[in-house]
Amino acid sequence: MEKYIKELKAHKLKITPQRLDILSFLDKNRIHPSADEIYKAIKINSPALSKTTIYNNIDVMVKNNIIKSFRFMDSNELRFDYKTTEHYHFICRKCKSIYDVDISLPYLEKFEHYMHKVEEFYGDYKGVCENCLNKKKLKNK
Amino acid sequence: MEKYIKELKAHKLKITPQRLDILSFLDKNRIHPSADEIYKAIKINSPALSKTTIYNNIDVMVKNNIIKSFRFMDSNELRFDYKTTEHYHFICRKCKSIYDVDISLPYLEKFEHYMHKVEEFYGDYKGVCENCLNKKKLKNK
DNA sequence: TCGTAAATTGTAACTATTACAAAATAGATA
DNA sequence: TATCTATTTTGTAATAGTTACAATTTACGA
Repeated sequence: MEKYIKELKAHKLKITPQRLDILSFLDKNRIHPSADEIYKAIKINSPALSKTTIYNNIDVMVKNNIIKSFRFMDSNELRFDYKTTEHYHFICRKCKSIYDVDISLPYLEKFEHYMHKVEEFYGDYKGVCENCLNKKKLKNK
Repeated sequence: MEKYIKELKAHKLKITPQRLDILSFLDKNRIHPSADEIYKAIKINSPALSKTTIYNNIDVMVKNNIIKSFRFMDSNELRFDYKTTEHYHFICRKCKSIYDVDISLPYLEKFEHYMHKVEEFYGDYKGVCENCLNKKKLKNK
């Protein structure tokens, strides 16, 4: 908990139970949750929680680079990650698993050729994951 | 126009003026428009057009791979492209220009290492584009 | 402990999209 | 070519995700 307080203080943000709940939830549940999922999870133990609080805080924490927001290419809801290194997501269309794919540096280098200065990037990939591919192979035997 | 008719027929879709309008607009305006932008543009010459028609047809054409849909990482609206090769987008945070970045093959190869079968991919990049970087250099001189 | 700026809450509004039913139409068939 | 029917179009209403706003509460520096 101390770690989240430090993080908030470093950005001159007030320490509120709601903010600590959100940070703790995101840190302990690396499941790329939506705002609604965060809301529902925290509301269980803090029934007075308002959804606006979730949105407000998510917003301020994203702006302060404490957490990251992104969306999957075929979804209309934002999703959130506790501060992580840059990565892509691979989504299996069969089992819906989400794999984090660390892919940062080589891609950024590639972009230098375009002479644009890349500051942020985001990507996601869809297909069939290793597990599902193997299941299919077994069936075919 | 003949080309759009062929395209629709190839997928056993009925030829309607609305569909031809959408295809023609997307083909001639490579501006990654949103559903609303497509709607407004076509409605000028076809005032009876309904927004539902846009959504219905966009949907059916995406499913038939006639057009592509995607969204920018920080936007909540879908955007559409006339059939193109796979590419990423680079968005300049200063001038808001969108650059198409052809980046397909090397990345897919890279993914083979993960043993997942990649079928679709999507990515976008944000930063400062070449033009805006050059402008800044001139100013500093 | 107090005062104030900031945070929280609940409600209402807004935007993008989807659901649905009635009317219109494309295009196959006679 | 006229007719028939499944498909498409339209308009309206509903929904999901998010944002705006005003009243109340709270964090925290003085």
